Order: sequence, then C-alpha cells, then structure tokens
Amino acid sequence: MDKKKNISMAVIKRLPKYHRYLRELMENDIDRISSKELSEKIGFTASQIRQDLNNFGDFGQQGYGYNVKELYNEISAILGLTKIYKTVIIGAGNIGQAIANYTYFDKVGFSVQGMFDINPKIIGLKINDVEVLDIDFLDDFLRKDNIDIGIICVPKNSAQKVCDMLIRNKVKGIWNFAPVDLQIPEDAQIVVENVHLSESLLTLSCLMNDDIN
Amino acid sequence: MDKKKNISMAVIKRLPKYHRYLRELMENDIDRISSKELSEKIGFTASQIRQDLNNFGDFGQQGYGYNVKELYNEISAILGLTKIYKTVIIGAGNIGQAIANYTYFDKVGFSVQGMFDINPKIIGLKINDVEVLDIDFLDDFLRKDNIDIGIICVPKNSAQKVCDMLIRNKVKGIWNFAPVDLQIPEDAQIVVENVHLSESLLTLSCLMNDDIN
DNA sequence: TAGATTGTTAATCGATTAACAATC
DNA sequence: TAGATTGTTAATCGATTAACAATC
Repeated sequence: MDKKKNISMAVIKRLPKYHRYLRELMENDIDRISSKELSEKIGFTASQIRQDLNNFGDFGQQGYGYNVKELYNEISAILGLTKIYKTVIIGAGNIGQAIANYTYFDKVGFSVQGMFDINPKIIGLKINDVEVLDIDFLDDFLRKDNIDIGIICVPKNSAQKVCDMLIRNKVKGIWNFAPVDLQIPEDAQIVVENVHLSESLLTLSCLMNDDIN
Repeated sequence: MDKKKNISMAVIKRLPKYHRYLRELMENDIDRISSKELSEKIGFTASQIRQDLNNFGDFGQQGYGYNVKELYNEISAILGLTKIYKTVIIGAGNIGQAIANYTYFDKVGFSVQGMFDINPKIIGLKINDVEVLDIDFLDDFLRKDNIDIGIICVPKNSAQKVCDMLIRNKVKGIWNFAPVDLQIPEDAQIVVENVHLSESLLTLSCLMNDDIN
C-alpha cells in the first residue's frame, strides 16, 4: 500500500484527470476499462496510464483491464478525498464567491467554514449559506476551528499577510489565487497550490502567436 | 528574430513568470539584472534562465547581464502582448464577472467586447461597463465583431456547444474555465488554454496527503 | 485453452544542469 | 586590462514510450 513515495509532480498533475474520467465512466455505468480504451478517451498513452497507476499498486488484472469503480476509489484515496477538509475563503469578491458557490467542491469533501473580507459592503453577506465575516476575526477563527485549507482570494498586496497568518495557525494547505509567489518559511509544514489566472491567459496569447502550425 | 520555432511547452509555461518578475523589477527602477540575481528571485536556476532566453535570441550581454526594460519588451512581444485582443465572456456568473472585473487583463491588452448569459436575471446587468447580452446574440456578435478570444465560463454541459460556436466563427483562442476537455476538430486553427480549478484543488489535497516530508 | 491485457523492464526522448570558452 | 556574465555545448537526469513475458 505504501508504495506511494517519490511520486513525480508530472504524475500527480495527471491524477485529477483520471479521477474525472473515471467518475464519468461510472456515471455511464461502464464498469471495466482497459488502458487502451482509457487512453483513447483521456489522451494519455496506454503505456503511460499503466506506468502511472503502477506507482501506487497493482490495480489492474491481466486480460481484463481495470475495474472502474475500484480504480476510482483507489485514486480518490490517493488524492486524499476520503476525508472532509475544513476550508476558509479569504477575500469574498468575485473569485471567492465563485468558489463558495461551486457545489462540486463541497461534494468531494471541501467544506467552506468561513469567509472573510475587509470591505464593509461585503461583510455580512451570505454566500451559499456562509456569512462573510470581518477579516479581523480570521486569526481567532483559525485558532479555534482547526481549519485545514486557506483559500486566498485577496488582492496581491495583502496575500502574503494572509499567508503568514494561515501558516502561524497551522493550516495545512493554501490554495492561492493572488498573482504572487507566496514566501513560505523552510520549516513550515504546508503545501501551496497556485492558480495564476494571468499566467494562464499569457500562455494562451503566447500560443496564439506561435508560428507553429 | 524568427529563431522562435519548436519552443517546448515547458519553456512557454515559464514565460509569464519572467514577464511578471521583470515588470516588478521595472516598477522598482532596477534596470539591469544577471541570470544569477534573477534566479534567486524567481526560483529557476541561472542556467535554465539563460537556456530559456536563448531560445528567442541573444538578449544579454557578457559581463553585464540583461537590460530589464529591454528584456521585458522582448518577452512581452514573445507573449503576444503588443496587440489588443478582442474577447467575449460567455457565462456571466461569478467566474465570468471576476474576469470582467480584473483590470490587469485590460491593462495588458485583453479587452472585453461582450458578455453573454442565458439567465434572465443576469442579462442586462452591466459588469465593468459591459452589458450582459442574451446568449442568443452570441453567434451574430462573433460574426460581426471579429473576436479573437472566447472565454468560456458556462457550466460543463453547455461548454462544448459554446466551443463549437466559437470555432465556427473563427475565433483564434479559447480560455476555458469549464471542467471538461473540449473537443476540437483536427483542422481547426484554434488554441485552447484550460483553467481546471477542480484539478488544481485535487492536486492540493493530493500533495497534502503525500507522506513525503 | 486462446486471447487479451496487465505489470515491468529496457530504450528513447526531452528537459535540466553543469561547465567553460567567448566576450563585453 | 581584469572581472563578470553571457551563450552554448556536453553531461546528467527524469519522463515517456516501446516491448514483451507473466498471467488472468
């Protein structure tokens, strides 16, 4: 079971896609699939699929392929989706609200426990049943409520300050939407995942200008 | 100048970060930097930085380093930021509104020409001075207005339909926020960049459960 | 049993890093 | 000129693909 060590980032980045396609197969009542068939759907080579999955154990069966439901459960477990994560959203503007309203996140185990903002016009609003609190309460809230994940949706100038507070309160993960690279102390036991929208848009425009094709 | 061929995706994905750090340096009135100094800021190795930049030309000077403003301009050009892109946003929910309100995009040349939605409660709203139109007008609008980029912010079930319409109307790029992999015909001259938020979140939770550390 | 498909090793390909001559 | 730092080649490292024996 604990074959799980030294998994490369390349593999980890592909796992959510496996998860999504397997869920789709389940919804279509398909209960078995070969690496070749999956390859055609998902766009990775069959060889890569088998390599990827073998990082975690022997999930398949020769001559048969993979049991969809079983594989889905295994990958869910690898992705850490067998527990509930308590999250807070800091910054309740459009992005913060978008995340709070996205039911999928709740469905896979990410529960929004609190939302925080600095803007008096936003404080007090209820977004998907969660009231937006004054950001002054964040420190207390984190200390008391054992929050797992902080979702940073504030402007870039305040992102590091929020990050520091999250680290100080032993949050385990940060999902960062601010367009900065957060500074994390060497010894902090925390994982950061960035969503840099502007970098994504610039990638698009770069590809649009690539003379290739 | 047209050394620009066969640039790997790995390099392209790093360019926006160079762009961001160089802008920051300019804002701080720093006008020259070596690959070593930049390395310390940006977190890529000095060697990699020199390799990356050399894909596009000889931007540096032995014994001196790189001129910040010059390099910034070169990278802006490579990223295709020397022109204005006409964009439309399809789906004016939280995500669509977030993008419409993000002034940075406008600043680097992405101009929102139209927003579209199917929800009568949203149609007619003005988001950052752009009126949300009924999605029935999208086809016409695309045909007439020479739109460069379609930004898909609709739910996953309608994303492919929107995508098809964008392709039919010769849009050159798609920025896709719907959690699906869009099907693009082989012969379509179009570039797609995905922002799959759910995949990003699952990556975070996977890393949080990695026994590594 | 015969056919299918995995798990896994070996080969290939590509990306990153190291090293250093060229040169400002 | 001497020192610094690039541009670029060669070495290393890692990821992907191909191949096939194992086996269901």
